[in-house]
Amino acid sequence: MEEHKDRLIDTLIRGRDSAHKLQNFLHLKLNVDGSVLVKDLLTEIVGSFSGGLSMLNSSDSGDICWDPASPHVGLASPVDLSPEVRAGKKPALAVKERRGCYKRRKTVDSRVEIRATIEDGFAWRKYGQKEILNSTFPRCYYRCTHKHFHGCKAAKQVQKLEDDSNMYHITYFGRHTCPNPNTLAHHELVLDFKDSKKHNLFSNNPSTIRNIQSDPSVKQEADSKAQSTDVSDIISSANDDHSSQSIKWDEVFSADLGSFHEGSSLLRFDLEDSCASTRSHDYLNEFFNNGDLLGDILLSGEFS
DNA sequence: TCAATTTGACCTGT
DNA sequence: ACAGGTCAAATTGA
Repeated sequence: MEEHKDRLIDTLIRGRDSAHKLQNFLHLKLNVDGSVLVKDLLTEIVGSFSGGLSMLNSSDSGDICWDPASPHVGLASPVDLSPEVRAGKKPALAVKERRGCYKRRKTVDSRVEIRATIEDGFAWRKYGQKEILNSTFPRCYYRCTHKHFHGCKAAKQVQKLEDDSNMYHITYFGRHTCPNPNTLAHHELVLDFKDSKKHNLFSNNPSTIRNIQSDPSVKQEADSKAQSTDVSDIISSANDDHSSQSIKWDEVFSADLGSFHEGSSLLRFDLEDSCASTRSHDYLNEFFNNGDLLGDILLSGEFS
């Protein structure tokens, strides 16, 4: 049953992420032709997956309940507010009513790790700290920063170990249903071009790229062959121009890559932001899914 | 100004 | 009744 649920969650995550990618891919075109309906539809699809995942995660306790962190849930409606509350006072009972009830998470679907650092690549928001009986160090409570945006139910508890090892006992609950920041934060792309031909696949990609570097040996080779419109020129001008160290994908990919190298060459892109990284990833995915070009470019980096 | 953290109160499970 | 998990107002910091 638990395995069944895991597979269902994985399937939902894949579906949602695919919808996200489609949404990102269509973003530019939507702006161009104003296909708002498609955009709304995609937003709804992504929302449906996220909502489903949230319900699945919250159903660990046996019932699908409301999200206690939701800004409006659990609050008395304006009509229900007492005069004291409306006046800004805080009567003792109002607090009780406002907080309502919440379910404690169960230890099922939890995993324990002993680590030297509490950093794990995800963005956590601390929501509580508690002194624990017979423990020197307090226990800290964290939930995913993207809880509200993505309905991510992941949470963790961190407590420093009693011994002098400076290690932390970390208990994780639930799983992240938000996009993995490890992927988003990976701002560097390394492209290995092999027998690349001139193409304009990325001509619509709006991502900007900074600090582009090429493999030194290849750059030298490229310099000797460089033509006025090839990639090395674009890279050089981007790196030389300190006032605007960014170029566009289309500038790179519409250049004559063939003159840049023969055999193999490397391009390293330090992307300006995680958003650009995500979009680049999406476009490169499309690139690799194109059978004609498959194998032309070897991509390295943390992309799934 | 806004987001993150702190911290005391509230709430639940045992 | 108590320990510990969660909430949310107050505080802090960028």
